[in-house]
Amino acid sequence: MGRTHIQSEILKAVSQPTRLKIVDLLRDGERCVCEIFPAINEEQSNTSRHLNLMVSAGILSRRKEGVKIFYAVKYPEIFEIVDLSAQIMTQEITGRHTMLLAA
Amino acid sequence: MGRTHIQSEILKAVSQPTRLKIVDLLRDGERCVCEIFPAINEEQSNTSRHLNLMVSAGILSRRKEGVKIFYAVKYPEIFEIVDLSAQIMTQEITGRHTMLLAA
DNA sequence: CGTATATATGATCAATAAATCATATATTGG
DNA sequence: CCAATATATGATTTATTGATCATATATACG
Repeated sequence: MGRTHIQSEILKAVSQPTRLKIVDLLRDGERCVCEIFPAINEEQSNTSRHLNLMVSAGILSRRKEGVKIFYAVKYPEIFEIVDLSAQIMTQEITGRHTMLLAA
Repeated sequence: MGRTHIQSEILKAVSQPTRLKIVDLLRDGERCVCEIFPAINEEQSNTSRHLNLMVSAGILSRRKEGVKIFYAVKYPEIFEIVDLSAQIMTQEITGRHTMLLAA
């Protein structure tokens, strides 16, 4: 495994619809699974797996408090990545780039 | 398909080892397939598919010049995303975050 | 201690993605 | 027009991913 594989793992961990929703939800701080899965309308089981995947990729932290487990985004850079992808999406949709090419 | 699906498609398009290598190669401008696939040590066929995938996702442009086809990264934000993931990787490897937690 | 609540995980299935080989298509130069 | 070069694509195989159901584990509370 090289440098690109680790980078790939980090990026893949954010690049999935359900996980993007989770990350968005975690923008204003940590949340427990019991709050997350109803908020994003996914199964508890499935949500748990996605959370674990992101912890394994190193982008989420987990904190135990009684019976609840709280997850949080470890690096602010994750939010920046999501924001940048949103910017690209907007530019693609408004057709800014294609317009320039057609002009 | 919602907002997250488009964002997911854009991010997934960068989040794969071979494609990360291609994007890195395109940092200093457009390249044709014949330059790309030997540089990243992949099959022509496979490289072509990855390039097409990124064009479909909207992050690469293609320009035809004679028999050659040149590809380029359409949005500088793509490089920023890759750079941010590299920063996260570095922090993870140097254990900056885990150290703080253990302290 | 037994019950309720929160979370994780094994097993399974379906869907998606990646790689490969062979071949098709297109463009240029002789 | 033919050969060479560049790129794309169909068909196939293998690997990875995501979802689901049932169940296990762990903690707290009455």
